[in-house]
Amino acid sequence: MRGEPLDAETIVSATEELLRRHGPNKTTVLDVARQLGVSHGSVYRHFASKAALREAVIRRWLDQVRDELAAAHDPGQPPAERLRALLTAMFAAKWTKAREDPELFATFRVLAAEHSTVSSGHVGFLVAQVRDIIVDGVAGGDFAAGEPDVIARAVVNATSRFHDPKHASEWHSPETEAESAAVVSLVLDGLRAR
Amino acid sequence: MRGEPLDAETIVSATEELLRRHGPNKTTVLDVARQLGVSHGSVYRHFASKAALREAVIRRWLDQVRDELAAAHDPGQPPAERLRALLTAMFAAKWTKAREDPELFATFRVLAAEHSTVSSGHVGFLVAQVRDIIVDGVAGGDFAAGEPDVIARAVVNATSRFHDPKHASEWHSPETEAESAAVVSLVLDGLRAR
DNA sequence: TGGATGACAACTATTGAAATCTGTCAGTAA
DNA sequence: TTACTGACAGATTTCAATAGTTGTCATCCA
Repeated sequence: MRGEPLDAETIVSATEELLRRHGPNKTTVLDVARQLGVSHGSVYRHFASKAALREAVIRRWLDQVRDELAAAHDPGQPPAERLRALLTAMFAAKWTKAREDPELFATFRVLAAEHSTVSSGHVGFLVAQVRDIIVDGVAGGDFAAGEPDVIARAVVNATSRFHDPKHASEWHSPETEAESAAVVSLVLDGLRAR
Repeated sequence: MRGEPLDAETIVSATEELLRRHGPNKTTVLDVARQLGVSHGSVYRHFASKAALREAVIRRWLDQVRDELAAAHDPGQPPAERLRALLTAMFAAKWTKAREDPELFATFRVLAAEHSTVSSGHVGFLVAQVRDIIVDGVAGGDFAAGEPDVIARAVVNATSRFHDPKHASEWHSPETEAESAAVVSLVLDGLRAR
């Protein structure tokens, strides 16, 4: 019926567009199909459910955040500075998304509450990044020894207020940046070898 | 009309009872008045609005948490142990309330979102408690020097995941206790003089 | 034959009218 | 005078009927 072949990527893009414009409650599978000029049955050929479609949007969005974090990575720096940079970059990425894409961010929060798999996978990636830096830091004598996995998770938990979407409403406050810096410094002091 | 005089305390107790039994959405001022055998106009003699009444319930409830924390206070211990005890006691108090009084806790979350005054007052009290211990610790050479207010707030922020009602849904997880202990240890290491 | 369609049942959201609630206040009664 | 009442207007909630959505699948067609 149409020239271009309908693929998953096209559907995800159209869905993201609609989510951004109309928000999660006003974006139906029927809307997505209309936007693409196909029947909604065709969308279900590519995604098993509405939830799966939304999940695909969120997943792509989180992958983008992940790539931004990877880009902020500078192996030349000492571990403490690398960790500070990683955490700061993550906060900035989340804060920016929450400010600039509020509709998509709302969708993310809804979905993160429903299917915790996607977001816990994201947290897992983050913990792994932190863990790698801690392992390096311990090996180089910069950080005190300990269980890297436990400590990495403690670092992520201690900074929840600045990256967990549950706290998004607090990120507008002008003190947020200073408070996050204070927590990061406290955490880094806690990691350092004595 | 009735033997006993109607006072604010009696109204708050009746309201708390109904909130606990029926939850925040099903508890009206009319219900409270009915429970007390008075007209709802009498309730408005003591509280300017439904919101003010709810606030009074929450306030009394938070005061109770505050007293529990004060009771857990042992000046004989070293500052690090006092801080650990304070934080642990606060986590336990919140977790218990969330588990045993889910209806009231839901009310608290609703109200904390509406009027942030009450809960930020509570956080302020908590920051002050932490600050006092830090000042003692710095004076005694146990903790590294720094701005006590900034550091105290950082400690409270770093432990948000374990005391902020926004995270209540995560407190059911069996790992919560171990994770909170890891964060507290990390924070205490960050405070210690080197 | 693989991709797309649209009718369909089951479920969820929207709507608007009726019921209930909030907050006020003139009036009652002790 | 003081605590309380109950009628009231305006706001909110409830409920049932209606409309729209989700997900399936027999059918179509290039």
